Amino acid sequence: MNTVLSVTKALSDGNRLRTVIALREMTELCVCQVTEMLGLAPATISRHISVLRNAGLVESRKNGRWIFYRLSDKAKREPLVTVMDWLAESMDRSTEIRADRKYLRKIAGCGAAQYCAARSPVKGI
Amino acid sequence: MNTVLSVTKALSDGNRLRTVIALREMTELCVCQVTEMLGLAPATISRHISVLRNAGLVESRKNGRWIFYRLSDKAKREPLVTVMDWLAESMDRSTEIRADRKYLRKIAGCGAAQYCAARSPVKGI
DNA sequence: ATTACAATTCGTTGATTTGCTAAATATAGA
DNA sequence: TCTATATTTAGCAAATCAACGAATTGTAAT
Repeated sequence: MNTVLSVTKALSDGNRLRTVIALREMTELCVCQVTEMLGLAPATISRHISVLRNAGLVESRKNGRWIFYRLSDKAKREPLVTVMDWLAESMDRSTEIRADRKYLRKIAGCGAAQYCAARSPVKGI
Repeated sequence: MNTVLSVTKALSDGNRLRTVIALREMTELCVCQVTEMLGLAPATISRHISVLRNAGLVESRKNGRWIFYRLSDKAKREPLVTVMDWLAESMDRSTEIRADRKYLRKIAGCGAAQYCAARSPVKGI
């Protein structure tokens, strides 16, 4: 039961829901982008993401100073994908999600790399 | 978003998960049966059930002194049913759920009515 | 080396949640 | 009416959770 519970608990917070939806739509985001989107302290985001990771919902890829997160294979596999679909459909018209979408287009128009690259001159991203 | 959040929050507690699974399998249960199953105070069960009701996951039917709860039409309708299926499948082999199932067969072998009827001589249930 | 930045961990605070008991409400039988 | 039972509500203590700032780690450019 704890496996299921870790997933439902991970999805029982508004900021984590927004993060999951954003990852569904943007494929990949780094912590600083999620931080921007939610407007919370980096430490808070880090904690939220670790909850998602412990539930097996997200995976990470390290590149330079940044860590990029994406929905895990598990999250994209049946039957969990049905839960994600339900989430996405149910929140599609939500005010927060629409705002997030708009904001993300601005800071991650062409994928996560651009935003981070624009902020700091790290090469080879 | 709040609608979705109320559902994920409702499902983010172990005792409420057990209740939902039990309702899925037994069709209908009264508060005292859930109380027996979870081994908690009636007041606690009442609150848990009200969380499920506020999330729109359960509906009630009053009969005599008892209030019978069942999964709501909403919970049994797509796309929410996919979430319920995921829940049920994922927890199918869980120790708690197996124990609950066994216990429920004892106290609700032939539906909720029998158990309550056996405990008290209320007629016409 | 030093500086700058991304991310995490730790410790604290305030809010929420879970559980309880006690009291209130409702219903049915004696 | 009086009593017993089922359920809910209210109020309280303990546990959990979400947020923050400070300190730490890791990486890359200077």
